[in-house]
Amino acid sequence: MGRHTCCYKQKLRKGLWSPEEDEKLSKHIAKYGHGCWSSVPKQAGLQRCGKSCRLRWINYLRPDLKRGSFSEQEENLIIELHAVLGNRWSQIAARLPGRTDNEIKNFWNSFIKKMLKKRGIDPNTHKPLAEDKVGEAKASRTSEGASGSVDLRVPAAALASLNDAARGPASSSMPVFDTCAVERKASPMTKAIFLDQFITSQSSSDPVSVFPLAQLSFATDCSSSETALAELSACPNPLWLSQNSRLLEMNRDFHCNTVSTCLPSVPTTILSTSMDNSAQICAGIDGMQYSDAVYSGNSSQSSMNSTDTVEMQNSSSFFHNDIFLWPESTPDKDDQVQLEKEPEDLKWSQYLDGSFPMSAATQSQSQSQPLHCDVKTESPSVFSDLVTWHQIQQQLQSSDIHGKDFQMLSVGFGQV
DNA sequence: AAACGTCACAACCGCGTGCTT
DNA sequence: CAAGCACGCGGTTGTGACGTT
Repeated sequence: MGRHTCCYKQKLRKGLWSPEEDEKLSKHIAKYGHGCWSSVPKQAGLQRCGKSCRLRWINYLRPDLKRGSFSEQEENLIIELHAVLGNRWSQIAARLPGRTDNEIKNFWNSFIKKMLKKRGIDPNTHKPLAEDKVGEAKASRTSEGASGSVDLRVPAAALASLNDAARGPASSSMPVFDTCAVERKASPMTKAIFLDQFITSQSSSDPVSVFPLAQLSFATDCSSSETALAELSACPNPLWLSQNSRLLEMNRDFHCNTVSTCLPSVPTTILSTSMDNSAQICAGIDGMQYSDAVYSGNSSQSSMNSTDTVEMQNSSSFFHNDIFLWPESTPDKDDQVQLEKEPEDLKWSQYLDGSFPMSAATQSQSQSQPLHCDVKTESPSVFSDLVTWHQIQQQLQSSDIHGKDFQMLSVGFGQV
């Protein structure tokens, strides 16, 4: 299933496009639009498959394409976005007007090769080219962080780009992403990561400020984690995430050798805060700081089952797995129905572009405004009464974060 | 000048997913 | 509900330009 029919067809031209073919395709699309790509080659008089026509148009003929090499700004942005998004080239390309995913992908591949070679790493084997190079690389890494950790901070430019995309012009004063410092307490042998404090704010009326909701700190082993574990034990619903993203039940699955992230039960007032605040979940991996999801909500009502557990996701997952979608806060039957109707795997781009679909109720409430409008402080928000722990739990458990969405966290654990 | 290697870029391929029937 | 179709995405390959030996 899914195989493009044209893939089976013979006698179609392949390889480089001639200027004549380009002209035919350009004229046809300029006149009629592409419509159904499979019908384009026939209508345009081309001996190509629709897929090939689409690629040619998107990657080369589109009039809004930028030509030429990447600017330094673009290069930096790509690098930084790649740190956030991984190999999601289309998502990265969406942040670079006039650039295609293919172009960026090619650039990255060549860039990565250069970088690896520059650092004495064989781009094919990913092993050091020579021992002396290894020493250099180690020294380089050590110099990057006080404790030899890998710098996983989400660069400011990437954050700015994501912020811009998420907030839009209408609410430019509302920070959507931010970093939070993570106190490093652990050796590289960190086995448990836990939340050691929550800082909540219900009173801030400053829409600009982002207050940290949680701060992760680390323990090197069980014995040194006593304080943390004591805190965890005080939490009714400690939540653990194994390195492979498997949901762990604290009392059953936790082992000191499991690199886990703990998210103690969160007071519902944290999960649903007033729209004048933006709540931020900060999570740090191995002493690094990186940005995590930010969401906003209203604290007027919420509930949480004491037995609920939730996977703590990496920032992208937590951000783009529907947290913004829940229109109601009370997990009653109606909400169940509502939740079931909601799309579950919305794409990054939809969030970043503020174009993700909302429920009918939400849409009516927000008058179909995009995300950046929704987070405006002066308007009734889509996030009002939006989030409950129960809903988070349902959504997250129903979401598949075992794949690419887990990439950032995996990176955080250091080339898992 | 020819052979070879490297690089950048264009294009292809296979797969996943959503929509339609 | 299953099958087929179309599209989009990411990985891979092909190709031409350029540099080096």
